[in-house]
Amino acid sequence: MGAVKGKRVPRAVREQQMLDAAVITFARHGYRAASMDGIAELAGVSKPLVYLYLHSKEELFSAVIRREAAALVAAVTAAVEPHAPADRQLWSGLTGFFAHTAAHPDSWAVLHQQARTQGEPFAHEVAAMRAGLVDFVADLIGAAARESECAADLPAREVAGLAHALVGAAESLAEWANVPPEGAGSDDAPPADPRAAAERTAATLMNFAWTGLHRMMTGERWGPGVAAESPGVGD
Amino acid sequence: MGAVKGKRVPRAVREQQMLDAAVITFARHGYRAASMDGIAELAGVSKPLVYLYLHSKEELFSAVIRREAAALVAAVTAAVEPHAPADRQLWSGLTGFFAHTAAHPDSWAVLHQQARTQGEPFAHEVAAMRAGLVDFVADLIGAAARESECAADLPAREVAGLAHALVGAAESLAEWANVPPEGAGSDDAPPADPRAAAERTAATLMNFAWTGLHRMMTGERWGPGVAAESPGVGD
Amino acid sequence: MGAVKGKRVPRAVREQQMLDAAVITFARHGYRAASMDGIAELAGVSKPLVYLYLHSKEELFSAVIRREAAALVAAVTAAVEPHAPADRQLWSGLTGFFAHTAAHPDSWAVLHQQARTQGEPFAHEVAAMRAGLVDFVADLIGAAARESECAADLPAREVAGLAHALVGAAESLAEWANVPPEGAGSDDAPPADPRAAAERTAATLMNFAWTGLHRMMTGERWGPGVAAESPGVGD
Amino acid sequence: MGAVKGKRVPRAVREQQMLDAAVITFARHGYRAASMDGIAELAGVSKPLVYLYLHSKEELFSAVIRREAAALVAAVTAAVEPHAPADRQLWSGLTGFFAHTAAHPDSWAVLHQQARTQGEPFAHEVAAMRAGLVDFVADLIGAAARESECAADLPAREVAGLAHALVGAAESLAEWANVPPEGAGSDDAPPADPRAAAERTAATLMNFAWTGLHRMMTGERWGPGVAAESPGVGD
DNA sequence: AATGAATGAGGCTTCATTCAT
DNA sequence: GATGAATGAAGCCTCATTCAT
Repeated sequence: MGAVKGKRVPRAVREQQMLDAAVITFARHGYRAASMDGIAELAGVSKPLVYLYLHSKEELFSAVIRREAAALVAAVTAAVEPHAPADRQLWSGLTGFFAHTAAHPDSWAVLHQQARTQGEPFAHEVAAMRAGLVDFVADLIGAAARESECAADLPAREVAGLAHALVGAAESLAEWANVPPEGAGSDDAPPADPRAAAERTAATLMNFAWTGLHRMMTGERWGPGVAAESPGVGD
Repeated sequence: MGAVKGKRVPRAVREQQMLDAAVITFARHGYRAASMDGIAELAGVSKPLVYLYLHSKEELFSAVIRREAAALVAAVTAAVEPHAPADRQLWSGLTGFFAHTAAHPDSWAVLHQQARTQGEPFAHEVAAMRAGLVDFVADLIGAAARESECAADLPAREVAGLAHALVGAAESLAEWANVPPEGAGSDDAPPADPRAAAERTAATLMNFAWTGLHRMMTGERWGPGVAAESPGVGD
Repeated sequence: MGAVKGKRVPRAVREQQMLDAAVITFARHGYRAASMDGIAELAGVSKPLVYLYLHSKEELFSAVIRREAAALVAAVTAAVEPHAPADRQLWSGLTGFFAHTAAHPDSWAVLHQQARTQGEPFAHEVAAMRAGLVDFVADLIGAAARESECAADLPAREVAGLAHALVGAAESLAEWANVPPEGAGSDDAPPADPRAAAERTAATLMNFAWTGLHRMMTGERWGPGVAAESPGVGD
Repeated sequence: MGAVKGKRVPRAVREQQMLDAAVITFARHGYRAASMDGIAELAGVSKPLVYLYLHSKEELFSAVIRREAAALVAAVTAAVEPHAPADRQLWSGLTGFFAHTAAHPDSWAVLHQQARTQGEPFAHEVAAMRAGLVDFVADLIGAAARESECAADLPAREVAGLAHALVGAAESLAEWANVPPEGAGSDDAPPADPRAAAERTAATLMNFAWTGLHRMMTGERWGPGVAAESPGVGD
């Protein structure tokens, strides 16, 4: 990793090096296919040291999940502007989310792809973090509904569904945004400004979802039969 | 599987039995953790027969992915109403999608969770199928834009982003919809009408996304700064 | 082992070969120090086959203990003369015991030395067998007491203690009898007649113990203080 | 152990602490399963210190064996009454033996169960100690024979066999006496007087063996065929 | 006098895969 | 068409042991 291979490193530092190596290895190979040998080698230490500090593959993976989940939540939390209107808060949080996932793709891959597909010890941990984000979004939707005059009556389960859809859309966009547009060569163009890219992706999602949410709050609904005379596409 | 253990079964049937067993096993344990022993046992045949017909674990997994991807695409394709307006087409396709994933959760788990997390031979195959769905959605968005009078100029990459967001939201909802609402007991309520549930989920997503898309096509945009005086939440 | 290294051997035969190899290896190295590699090699098979049939080191050791304990009990049981007087029955059983342990020293080492020193799954199994033998001896002592006219009243716990002492003495003699008398060269003398040796050892033990038992049944006791005027050695 | 974790302890004391910890650990887990980590932790010191003082696991085990063997021999030696008759000497030595093994069960377990089952460096050391005890017993038997008038002609090998049988019986009784009689609850009865228990066990053994020995010295023999008309049980 | 940091070696176990029938 | 018998390779984990301070 970054640090020199040198010896006699304090435990706290070594542990972080091991977790760094584990994030990369788990992200690229998956939990089962990743080997403790590979992780140790990438971390620049011997395998027994990994076991001395992290105890087992399972605990190592858990530690990785916890560290990366906490980092993601911290990034989103730090990005929201606390006193802005609800839509602006959502946008800034999404920007933090896209910026973090773009800056740490392996971390995101571990959380989103690997942890969720390995049975119960792990899926639960990342589900808890995700539930926190979904709740955060649901609260913002609720707040927006209250800010809006015509709020009325969004039932809780519908709000939850919307929040799930929005988070799912964000996750999908995060993956898509991390991939070069078309058939990009090895180093086609420098990533330009990652911050601006994150903001643009967040805006795309807000465009996609927010006005729809706003309509819903005013009581309008899309329906299969009413498409023709409603504010459907063809009007 | 269901068939009696009996012998002398024609090859085509045996292959389907093996693929059925493989879908279940891969879905529940993941590609690496699934064992050929387990699959053979679940299929009711001996391991050498699995190798005789499917050649290797890798080819078996590929065959599973291809069969299940084709089934999903077929379900969605069969569900769209060809001559309806674009929004109605999208809704009906989504309904087919949600109905199929709800009816075949293991199949969906293999495609969505397992295949995408196992390095290259497999991620590519499911990505191709997904790209097909995304293109289909993008085409509908484009069609809607053309149906709409004020269409103007949705740039291709923006359309692609929207399609990705919508597909991502659908995938997220598919997972969410397959889980009982809260703390459901063992056999709380019978699944009611699965078809109706799929239609409802599809409508939720249309509500969430479609009006936003419609706005975009008319040139309106959400923006971080304009929130206050725009059709933001608080107006 | 004895069998030709040849391949394609039926499972039952292979299992016995593996158990044979395991007896030797466990006897000479102990449970922990014995390696599954070594056992597999000695059995002339690959390690996975050992695991396929015996499942784990622990189960393998258990299987060894059960097989060898059953063989020992069978040898003793077959040796007793059912309708003889109690002392003669005991002598013939002891003869069977000494003959078996002399003929199968590794088997005896596994039971007596290794199984008893490895925590609970194993110690229990061999303790059960030993308890059976002790009970058998205790029954013979009881029978002898009943046969004797002056039997009176040997309390149960004392009988149990005597039986334990006798079995312990037999075990100790078994070990001792298997060792060449003094500094015997590699192949000093042919083992002579093993049957006769077992009978002689059994007679030694009977001499040592039986008359003492007889005295006890008549109510006589040795005591620390009465040594002088009792039938002690010095009279 | 008992000592406070404190630092700067003189070497001699530290070594005893380490040996104490090693006795316990080896007795409960066996030589191979005991880990130097566990011993060091139980001793309250770091592993390098154990190596500094005891050099290796092998030397540590040897040191344990030597210390515990010496302690057992010292206990037996101290217990014999030098100028008493041979039978009384034997009884008092046995009393010392049973008292020591009951008071230090881990020590006895290391000597009797563990050391003898770990190949050559160790089995030899404990065998030497045991040989000393056997010789001591053999000498007493010889002395008794000389004290007795009709001594005549006990051949050396027969004396050795008797001594072995007696020691084996004593060892077996030591194990048995350390176990609560039947299904004893957690704290059934306080151990009562351990000294008296040891004396009782010794008397049981003397009862069992001594009169037999006495008979032998007078030339009487038990034999398989003569059981009926001899001083057998049934007369 | 004492320890935190580190490792080479080896053991148990499992798996994908093939051969001979 | 189908299978019982068998294995090379590799992974997780632990341990006795040493070095630098």
